[in-house]
Amino acid sequence: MASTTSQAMLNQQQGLFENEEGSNAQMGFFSIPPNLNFSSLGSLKAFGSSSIPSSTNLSETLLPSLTPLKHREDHSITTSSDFGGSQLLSLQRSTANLWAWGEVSDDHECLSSKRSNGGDDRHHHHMAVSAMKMKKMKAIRRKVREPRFCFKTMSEVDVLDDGYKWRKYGQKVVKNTQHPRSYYRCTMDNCRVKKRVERLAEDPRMVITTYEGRHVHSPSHDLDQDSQQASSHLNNFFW
DNA sequence: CGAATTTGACCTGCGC
DNA sequence: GCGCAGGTCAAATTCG
Repeated sequence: MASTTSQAMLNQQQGLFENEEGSNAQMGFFSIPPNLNFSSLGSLKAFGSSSIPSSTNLSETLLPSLTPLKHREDHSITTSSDFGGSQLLSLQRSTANLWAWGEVSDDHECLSSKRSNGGDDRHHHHMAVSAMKMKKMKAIRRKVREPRFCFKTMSEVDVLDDGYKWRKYGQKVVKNTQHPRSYYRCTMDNCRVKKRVERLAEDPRMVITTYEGRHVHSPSHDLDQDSQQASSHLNNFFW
């Protein structure tokens, strides 16, 4: 059962994202082809809700910013063969390594095994969106959420270098998962962006990264120029 | 020695 | 109202 769910997740190429007005706003809808790359993702914001051409090429300038931290040190990247997969490659040279989707409901995580779900109905997520939204609309919103965006990557390391500096402030074991979820905050003053990092229960090779909020500054300056440029592309994609 | 991480306690929201 | 689970805090510990 777990494997079917996992497969459903891996095959999923559609998602919803929250637009810039935050949780009160309507959700845009997009579809992401399997060989999507970040250069096209960068234009997602401009497109709004539209499909992304499937014949896109790898962005060499952006990907270094997503290289796992420990891999950046010696530039030696483990390929997907370590995982026995042929489609999903390392981050530095990845092709179909990223999916992106947004929060689809005000109070539910894009990929959390919240409450009694146990993760079993995750692949029914989008079908449940309408019902969930209707349910939530009945409730009074208690607080305004920061815009959020999450994506998953196949990576051996949990923390991907996105160009910003993060400080870990918590870790929690989530129910029905064997891997803890880590909580990070941007170290920059006045920047309240947070991110969560967890591994997919059905496929521990997949790292789920959820960003919440917007950076009020540029990526960290200790990056080389290419990485900075790449990070700004990534930033454009998110916000 | 300062910064970053760890980790148990505490807080909050939600379902029953 | 209670219990559960996720999220955050902050003191202790580790690291560079």
